Amino acid sequence: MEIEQAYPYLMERAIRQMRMVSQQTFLQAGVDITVEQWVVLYIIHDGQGLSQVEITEFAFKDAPTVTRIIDNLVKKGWVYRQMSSEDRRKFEIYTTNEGKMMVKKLLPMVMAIREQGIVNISESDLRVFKRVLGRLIENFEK
Amino acid sequence: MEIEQAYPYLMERAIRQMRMVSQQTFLQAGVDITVEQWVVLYIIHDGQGLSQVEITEFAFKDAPTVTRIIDNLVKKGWVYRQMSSEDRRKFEIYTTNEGKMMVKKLLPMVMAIREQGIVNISESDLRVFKRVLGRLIENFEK
DNA sequence: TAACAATAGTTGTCATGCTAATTATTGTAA
DNA sequence: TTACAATAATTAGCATGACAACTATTGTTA
Repeated sequence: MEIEQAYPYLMERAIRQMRMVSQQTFLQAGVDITVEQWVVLYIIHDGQGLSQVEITEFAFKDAPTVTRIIDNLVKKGWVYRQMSSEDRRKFEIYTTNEGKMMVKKLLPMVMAIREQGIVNISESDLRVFKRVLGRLIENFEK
Repeated sequence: MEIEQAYPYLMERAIRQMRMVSQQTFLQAGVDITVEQWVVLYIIHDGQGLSQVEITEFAFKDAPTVTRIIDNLVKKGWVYRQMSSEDRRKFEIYTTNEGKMMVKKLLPMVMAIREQGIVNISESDLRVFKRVLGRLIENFEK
């Protein structure tokens, strides 16, 4: 089928498979976390005190999605909201100690998966790959 | 933020933006269809008489998702299920005339979006891009 | 042939993604 | 200062994606 050669199809498929591998890895490590929760947890961990809007921008997700993911991270005890003192519409989001431990535990796995993906791909091909991705993003920006 | 340079992040972002552009295009054309519905409709149109399992494989989606997308396509009158005569567990899925018209209307738009994405990307870079995607898919297969 | 395994499709549950609408707060301009 | 616009976050509704459980049918094997 012709669609299987189209680049959007290949991208969807690669992403989906990577997501499945990640999810399986988290499961086998006995950690109950989704890939999306991981992404947001990592951003919060890296940013400490970001507002939800800022997290929204980094994660490239929309506000309602980020609200709910943070709700779930709070339920799991990995993250907490603190009312901003300057702007009462805002929260500052931080990781708890458990959240930090979770990042420390999962980050090596995530890095390993990322490496697994690019096995047998040359440095120069990877550079081209990233450049094309950047161009695609630009081309769809307007 | 370091995560923004990682290839999985760039891939997610490129896909998401492309999806948004597609959705906007469909909306402006006055067609009420999601990108996922488009993918499945196109596969059905191209395959005529495929079973849902086969569609599942082509679309790289899972069975419940395909069931529900087909439900929606049936509701919109673009597709119908016909019980298979050899195997009563199966349906054969076909496009209606309206479905065919819809494909004829949308396909040029989809192709144009695909072209828009790769503007200013050389032939050779695009070849490398696809090769890397194929390798990624392989690397995450096991 | 009878019991069991495998397959095709559906349904339910939960999480995510998108859109629109809502609340609370802050910024701005007459 | 008051009225209005903009911003931050939430809520609700719908579609999709992943997973588990289920029904109906077909295949296989003792």
